[in-house]
Amino acid sequence: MEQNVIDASGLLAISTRLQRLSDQIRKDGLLIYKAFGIDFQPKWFPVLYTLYKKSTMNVVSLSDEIGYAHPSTISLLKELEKEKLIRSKKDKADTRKRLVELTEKGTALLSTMEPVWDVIIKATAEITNTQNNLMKAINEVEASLKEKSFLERAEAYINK
Amino acid sequence: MEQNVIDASGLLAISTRLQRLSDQIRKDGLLIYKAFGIDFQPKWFPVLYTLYKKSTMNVVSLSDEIGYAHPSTISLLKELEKEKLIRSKKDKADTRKRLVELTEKGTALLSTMEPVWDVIIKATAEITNTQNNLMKAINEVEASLKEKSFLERAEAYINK
DNA sequence: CAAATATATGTAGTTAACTACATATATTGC
DNA sequence: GCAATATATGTAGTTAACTACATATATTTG
Repeated sequence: MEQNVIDASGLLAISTRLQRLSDQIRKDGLLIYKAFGIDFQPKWFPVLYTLYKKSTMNVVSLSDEIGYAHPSTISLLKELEKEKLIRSKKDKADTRKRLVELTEKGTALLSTMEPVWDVIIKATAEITNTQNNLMKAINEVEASLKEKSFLERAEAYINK
Repeated sequence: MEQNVIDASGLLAISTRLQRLSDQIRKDGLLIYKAFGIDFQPKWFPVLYTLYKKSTMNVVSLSDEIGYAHPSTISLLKELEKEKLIRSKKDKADTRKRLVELTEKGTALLSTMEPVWDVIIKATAEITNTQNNLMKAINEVEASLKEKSFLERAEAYINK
């Protein structure tokens, strides 16, 4: 979206540009893994990474952790199970729960990915450590939204 | 996504948080229009706003302007045509082109929306003018990506 | 000036998220 | 301790973007 749109409709414009930036970064991430000869689907990453760190989780906790609705997680888990990267078992203490974990194949994949993360972190830092640091800016905006929502702020202007 | 995920996988984490922030902002935008008694679908905004500013455009230029693939634009245009908010005619100079414009109803809708933009801009400024200004950060990151891509930067670390 | 290429629009099918609903098990509180 | 409520998982269907392909018209080039 071009400059004049941004000016007059800041809200949507920010949203659109954030989205685009996010897409760009995601695509580049995939390319980096490819450059290392690691072929995997980026959409798997949040689940795999979380299981790598936490060993075992049930579906809802995993969904909360990665920030997806649980049906999305379930469908990712189905794929990952087909790929034999994860497996699941019943929680004996609470039989409603399905505990998910990486298989040996899954752990092995994540081990080959681990060295790439350092490169990614460095390149990310390089790009985002500009005068107005993007990560900090996001943190600050999230904090200011938590303090007082967009709608509340807008309403303050309306009632004037 | 939580802190430990962010630390180790900065790239995806930023992407996810940008996406979430973007969603949040979009949803709030809808609520503000609702507070003004204007009922419309936010996904229509980019097309309507662009046509409001530029009067008449063909499908591909419009798509480029709003940053969507053209089939997405076409499907939005279909909806908007059904709502009688836009109409289209053939370009006489180049009959391949379909020129799209707002109807009177469309122009009227955008006129009622215009006063809201000011409120949105002010509230957006309030939220994003923190120590690390989000808009400026986005601009800077976009500029630094343009100068040297993520992949190139990452490759510099790989070849060491 | 006709053949090859490029551009504009449109259709079909895919994808990856979502919400709403259904069911099973656990927990809470009268 | 059982009825009501809450939680965990799963399924079905929707949505809004996408890519790949098809066709029509314009433009370029040998």
